[in-house]
Amino acid sequence: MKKRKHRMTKQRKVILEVLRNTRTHPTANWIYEQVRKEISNISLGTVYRNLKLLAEMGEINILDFGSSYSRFDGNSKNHYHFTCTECDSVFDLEIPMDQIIDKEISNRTPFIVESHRMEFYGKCSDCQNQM
Amino acid sequence: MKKRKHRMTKQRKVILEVLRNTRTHPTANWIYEQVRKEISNISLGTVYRNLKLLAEMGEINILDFGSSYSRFDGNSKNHYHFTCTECDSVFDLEIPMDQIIDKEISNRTPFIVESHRMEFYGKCSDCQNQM
DNA sequence: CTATTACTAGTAATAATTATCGCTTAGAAA
DNA sequence: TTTCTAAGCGATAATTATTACTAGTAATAG
Repeated sequence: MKKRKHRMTKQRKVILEVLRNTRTHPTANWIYEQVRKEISNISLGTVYRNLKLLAEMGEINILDFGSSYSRFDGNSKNHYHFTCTECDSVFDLEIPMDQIIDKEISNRTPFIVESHRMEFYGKCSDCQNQM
Repeated sequence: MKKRKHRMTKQRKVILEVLRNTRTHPTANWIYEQVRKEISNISLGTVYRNLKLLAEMGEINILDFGSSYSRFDGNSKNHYHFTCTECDSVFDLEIPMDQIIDKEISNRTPFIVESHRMEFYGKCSDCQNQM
């Protein structure tokens, strides 16, 4: 809803360039080190700020678990989860794990897949009603 | 490979009980608060230590992204990832996103699913060769 | 060119998690 | 039961990824 003007600063441009020119999925610190080769006095805070902005702009993706702290699950057998993007609640899903897909990926790639995790995101019942 | 003797202390028992008796997926701090009702002087460090141990013992699951820092991806369109459990490298997978599954989950649950993420885990080529 | 305000570098603050340490205790063996 | 010892404990300090703050800088509209 808020319209925000974005400037294309040298810092932002170089950060995006670094990220576009690698096929790895680097950490903020790695990006910082690379960008320093171009802009030696850039600040790590600037890197974080721009990564966040670029993600909001839809230019890049941040791979984390969303929230900053771990969640613990008393159910030790593998199962899928649904996370509400509104209230951050996590629910178990009753649908069965797809075991076959691991083998399929193993066959189609040079990787040996041992397991997978699937996380669904959306709105839970409570948050749907409050809209 | 290392055989470790595990004792069933009161602290560990209560932590596991708390976690087994909830269907939420609590944070370490929430668990700490609950356990304090039983053992008022328990330390938060004890909670963390036991959660980690219980996970190693296969009693519970930790829901996080594995590593402690975020990874950033210059590719903004959704796709699946493979993470090597040996060297922590993250690779893009070329298999197409399954869009249909979101609707299926929406139909079968009270949730509105807007997106999902699937993460595969195993051994990458390099790490397979080093064994 | 000038005014506005997003942005930056540098640094301090925050917060989740882990490490340390001296004391305690679960559990095996005597 | 008593003894023994390493696993575990509480308290606290340390670590570390990330965010907040601030005074100065610079991108862009007019």
